[in-house]
Amino acid sequence: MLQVSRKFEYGLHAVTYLATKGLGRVVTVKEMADEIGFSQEFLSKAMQSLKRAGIAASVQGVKGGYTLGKAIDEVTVADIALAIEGKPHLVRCGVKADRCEIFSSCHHRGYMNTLQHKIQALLAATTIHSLLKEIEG
Amino acid sequence: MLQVSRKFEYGLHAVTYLATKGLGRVVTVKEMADEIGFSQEFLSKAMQSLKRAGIAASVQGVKGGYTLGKAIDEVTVADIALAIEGKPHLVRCGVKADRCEIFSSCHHRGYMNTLQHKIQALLAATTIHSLLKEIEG
DNA sequence: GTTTAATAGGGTTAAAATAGTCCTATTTAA
DNA sequence: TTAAATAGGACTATTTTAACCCTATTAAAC
Ligand code: SF4
Ligand code: SF4
Repeated sequence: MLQVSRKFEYGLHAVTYLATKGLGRVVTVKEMADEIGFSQEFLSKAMQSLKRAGIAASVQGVKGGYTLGKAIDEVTVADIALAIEGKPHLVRCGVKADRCEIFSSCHHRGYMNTLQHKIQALLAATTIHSLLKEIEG
Repeated sequence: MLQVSRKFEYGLHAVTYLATKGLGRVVTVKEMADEIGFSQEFLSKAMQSLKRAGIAASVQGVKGGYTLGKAIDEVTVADIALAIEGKPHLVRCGVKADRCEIFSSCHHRGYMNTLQHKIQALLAATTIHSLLKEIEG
């Protein structure tokens, strides 16, 4: 259906939330979940993914939480998608060739792959910085 | 995961198959399924969707089957996606607002919608005609 | 007219992906 | 030492996608 996952949207909202709070401010998952309106448990998973990708940084222990891990003009929507959903696979053969029964005779692969790259380029064209400008401006 | 459905790929392959056979030639689902390598039953559903959208035309009864319903430069990949998967919804609120618990406070909707339109434009930029040229050429 | 090969389509089941929950360990400020 | 947070494994539920089954309808061929 070509729809983004909820987890991705959780992550994107979380990052823009962190961004409005500034680089220094440490924010707990609880605060974000309350403010944005998400399930705390699930958002927590998204944050862990973002942390692994270096997009968010974490502080453990009491008074801990999350901060941005990079400058907002160095993180694109594509980076967030990659962190949360893993490498994009517009077609199932992208995951593994044997996921498609007609792999060896398929003539669409080339087109599908360039299509995927174009979609990725669209996501990569928006940084968190420009997204915030678009939202606020 | 931003992946196209199998049904969509079935449909796209079927249309390009019909296109190589020319506008006049009537082709059965059985032939297409055998030639392309798909499940006959499932491809049949895809063809029914394509027919409803006017992309394919059907002939019933013995010696029946499917033909292209439009010229190959008048059908785009986006048309096929629309016929088979219905209206695109990059975000769940596109289906229905109450599918998203933070709909009223979400600031990403505008961006997500323009993103969806850009993706659609990518799909709409390729006609079956140009797809065939890309494949063969 | 009867048979036969095809589309049309409803309804059900199976499989896979996504979403959400639960529980425990670890970290660190107070 | 306690408490508040992240880290993450494991499990369950829900939703979506894929596949299958069965009957009706259509129309050519005989
Ligand atoms: S049909 Fe072609 S492009 Fe699609 S999954 Fe199979 S091999 Fe890949
Ligand atoms: S988070 Fe925003 S864009 Fe995404 S589904 Fe909810 S309302 Fe729509």
